[in-house]
Amino acid sequence: MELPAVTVSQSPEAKFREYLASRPRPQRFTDQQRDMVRFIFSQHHHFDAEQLIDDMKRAGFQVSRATVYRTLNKLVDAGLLRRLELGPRMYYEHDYGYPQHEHLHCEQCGKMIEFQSPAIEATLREVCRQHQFHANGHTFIIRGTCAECNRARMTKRRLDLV
Amino acid sequence: MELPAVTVSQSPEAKFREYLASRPRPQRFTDQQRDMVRFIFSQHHHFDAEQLIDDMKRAGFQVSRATVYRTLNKLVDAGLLRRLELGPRMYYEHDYGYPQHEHLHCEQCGKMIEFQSPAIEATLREVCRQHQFHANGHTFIIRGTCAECNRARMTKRRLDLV
DNA sequence: ATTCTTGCAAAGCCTTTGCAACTGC
DNA sequence: GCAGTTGCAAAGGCTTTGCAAGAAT
Repeated sequence: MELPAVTVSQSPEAKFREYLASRPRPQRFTDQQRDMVRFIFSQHHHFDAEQLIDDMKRAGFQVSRATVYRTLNKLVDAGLLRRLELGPRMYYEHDYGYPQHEHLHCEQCGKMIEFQSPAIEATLREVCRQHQFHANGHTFIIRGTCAECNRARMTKRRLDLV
Repeated sequence: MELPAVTVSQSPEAKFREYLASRPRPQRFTDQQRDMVRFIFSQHHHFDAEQLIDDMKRAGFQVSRATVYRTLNKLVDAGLLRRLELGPRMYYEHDYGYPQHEHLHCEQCGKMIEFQSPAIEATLREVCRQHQFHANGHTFIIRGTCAECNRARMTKRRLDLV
C-alpha cells in the first residue's frame, strides 16, 4: 500500500549531510550512518529498530544496536524519517520525499495501509485555528482487521461451524 | 477542555461488576477495584498509572502498583477506560459515559484538549469502506503548542530581544 | 589535536508476571 | 473450600547512556 513519492531536489543522503553540517556544533557523517541512510531509503517499509538491525546484518552490513538507535533519532530530527508509536515499540517510515498520509493498521497481520485525506488535513487546520493551537505534527492510526484477514476469519468461522 | 458527558443508565461501578460477572469464568470485585473505579470516575482527567497510584495514596487509599496495572487493564477491557499511547507510557481517559473525541496535546505543558469532529468520523467510515477494513478503534492526536504556551513563548522571545 | 562517534554492557523506564498468602463468593 | 486477587520483587522488552577506544576534520 504505497503512495506516489514526492519529488525532492536532494537525495536523502545529501539532506542528512546538510542537517549534520547545520548543527550548532557540526556533527560527522560516518560510514555506518551512510549505510543506514542508503539501506533505509532503498526500500519502502515501515520498520522498527530491531528489524532494521536484522535486515542490515543479513545484507552484510555491520551495525551495532546503540548506533542504530542513535542514528534513527538523528534521522527523525533531520526530517528524513517519521516516528510511529505503535504499541510498545517505535516504528519508522520515510518522511523525506514521501507525502503526508494516515494509516490503517491491521492488528492480525501487522500490515500498514497508507491513505491520504484532504478532509482530515482540512479538519486539522480548522481545529487548530479554533483552539489557537500550533501543530507540530499529528498521528492518525485506525486499528482493526484488513480485508484479507477478514476473509480468513470468515472462512475459519465457516469451517468452525461444520 | 471537557466535553459534555453522555447519559448512561448504569454507574461505572455497576457496569464493571456486570463485566466481571460476564467473564467466561466470573471474576471478583474487590475493595481495591471498587476504590479505583470510584476514584477514577470521581474526576475527569487524563492520567497514567504512576499518577493514579500517587494520587490515590495521597487520598489515603492503599494500592499496589501491580494491582493498579492489572485493574487498569480490566477497566479498558470492560470499556470503562480508553488507552492513549503518548510517548513512552500509557495514558487513560474515561470511555464509559463520555463521547468519542480526538485530542490536541500540548508538548510544552502536557495539557490535553479534546474535540469532536463529525468530519473525521465520516472520513474514517469512508476510508474503511474503501479498503474493506474493519475498524476496532482509532487514535487521532495532534501534537503541538497550545494557545497559552504560545503566548508565553512570544513574550519570552520579545524579552530575549531586549 | 580536538571533538565526535562507536560499541559494549549496564542502567533506565514502564509494564507484566511467578508465587505464596489471602479473600470474595 | 475453591478459584480468583493481592503484593512483593524479579523479570521482560525497548531504548538510552557512561565510558574507553577509535575515527573524522
